[in-house]
Amino acid sequence: MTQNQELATRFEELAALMEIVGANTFRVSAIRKVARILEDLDVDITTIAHDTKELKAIDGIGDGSATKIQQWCERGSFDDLDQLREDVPEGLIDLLSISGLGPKTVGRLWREADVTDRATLKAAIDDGRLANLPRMGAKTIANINEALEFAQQHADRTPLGVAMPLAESLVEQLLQVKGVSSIQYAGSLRRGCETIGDIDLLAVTEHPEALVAAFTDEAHTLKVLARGDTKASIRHALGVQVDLRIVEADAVGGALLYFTGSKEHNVLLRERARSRTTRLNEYGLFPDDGDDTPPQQRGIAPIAAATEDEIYTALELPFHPPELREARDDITNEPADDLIVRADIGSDLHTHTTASDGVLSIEELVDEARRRGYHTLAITDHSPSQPQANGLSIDRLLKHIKAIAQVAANHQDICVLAGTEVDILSDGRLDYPDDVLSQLDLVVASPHAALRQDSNAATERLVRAASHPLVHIIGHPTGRMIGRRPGLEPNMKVVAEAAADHRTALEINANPRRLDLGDKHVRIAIESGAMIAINTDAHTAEHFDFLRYGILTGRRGGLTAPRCINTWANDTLMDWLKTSV
DNA sequence: CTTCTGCAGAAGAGCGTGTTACGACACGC
Repeated sequence: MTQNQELATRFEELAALMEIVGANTFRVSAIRKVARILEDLDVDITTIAHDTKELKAIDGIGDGSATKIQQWCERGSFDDLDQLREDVPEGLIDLLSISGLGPKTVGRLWREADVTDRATLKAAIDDGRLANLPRMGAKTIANINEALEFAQQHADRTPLGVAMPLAESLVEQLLQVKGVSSIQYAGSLRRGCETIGDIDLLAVTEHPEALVAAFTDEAHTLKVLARGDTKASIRHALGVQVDLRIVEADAVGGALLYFTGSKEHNVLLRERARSRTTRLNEYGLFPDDGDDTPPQQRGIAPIAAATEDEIYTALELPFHPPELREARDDITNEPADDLIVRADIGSDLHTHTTASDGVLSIEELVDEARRRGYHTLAITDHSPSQPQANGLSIDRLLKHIKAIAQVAANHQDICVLAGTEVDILSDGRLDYPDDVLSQLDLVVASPHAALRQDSNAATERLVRAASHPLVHIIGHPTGRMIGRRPGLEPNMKVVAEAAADHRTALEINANPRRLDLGDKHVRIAIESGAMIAINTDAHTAEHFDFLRYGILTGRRGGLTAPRCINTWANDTLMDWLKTSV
């Protein structure tokens, strides 16, 4: 973990502990805000911590947080955190992640029933201690018990690659229900986050009862959590919670905006609304007449509600695509208007055949690429250091180049490039000699082993590879696997600057288990002037469809079409391949 | 805890749903 992330985690921990002991909610959210700032900060916090003025110049960091940051940099912890860690059992923080348990309840369970972690919670349920507490009825206890069991069996977040196909199939099924005129997913899924907490579906229908019934009866429903007139929630067999909200057609924009989030973006929008004597809620933007009763309940007509665009316009803000609603920039900043879209992509430059560990032949890969309308496809099998992936020896590679050339000769409508995914060894050297690499049209260089080396070594390793004159693309630069391993933690700014200097592209590997570069790295890479590639690393035909995840990640990082080499026409691409330095 | 307006003190997003006890509270987004 980088220093900034490490410290951000400490601030998150502090916020959770403060909540449990019942601190003022605004103090808690101020601490959470600092955690977010630290995560997004593009300079190493330890390098500026000594300068109190510079720290406090960051919006959201004041006296209190500056002191905490400085203490942490000096001794790896800070007073307020130490004190709360002493007072509060650490297992309680974990309980907050269990659905239905919030800070108030967890605090009570601890003070009134000696609950300190999952095990003691389970014991307190089983021996009936919980039932003795006020406001702990049979239903509440049963819900906690089920949520606890569910949490033991499932990860608390679902990978994008699982959630999106599931959401799409639910949308398709529910569209068949009589009376449904529209249904779409919102939430972190629509924003293209790499993992999803739960799936939010937003529907317009003439028969809400029928839709709620169809939704809660869905064959893969494990449990119905809520079932109202306008809202229902289920736990799906795949381990995800799915929420359905039914809204009026003329308020879809307000609802979509609200349920898409992020929460922080919503707060900014609502603050903006308030500063203009209006109020924004999930029913739209309303005039603020000082009456506390929600305006839609008093028959007040909204200023804007039907579309998101209308609401942004009424707030005199630029439209923000869902992927850019993370509150990372000033909300009045105009997002790029040429943010990359799927239709921009004309090539896939990282794919595998049966020669290494893919399941398709060269010809079959070409068919898949043609079907998607690509003008260029690069075949990039593994190098010898990946014996488990059947990496190609030099001899096999040379023969493979000829085989690729033969297939290429049979296709006039697509340019098929002979390439490699050559291993970046732990010291930054490559797994093939230069005289072999120089015979290839395209070289993707990727780290596969030694993914736990320290940050400095990782930076040097990637800089060396990015600076190699024969390397065109650094494939999945960190080697991370989401939810499984963190991968390399290089100083991405330094790597990206080297890549920019040598006109080497950094890949967004679109495999949803990787998404590597991740959105934050994409942003750093772009700010450093590096070019980006979006490749699927396809090993099967279905993998070509991973492209969408790569696009979402690119958009979250602010990637515009011209910056992405896969949007270039074939001749531009070929010029670049030949003149890389 | 931080920011902002005015230098000390206020303000900080807003709502539906479920549970429990019939108005209040906690939760989650």
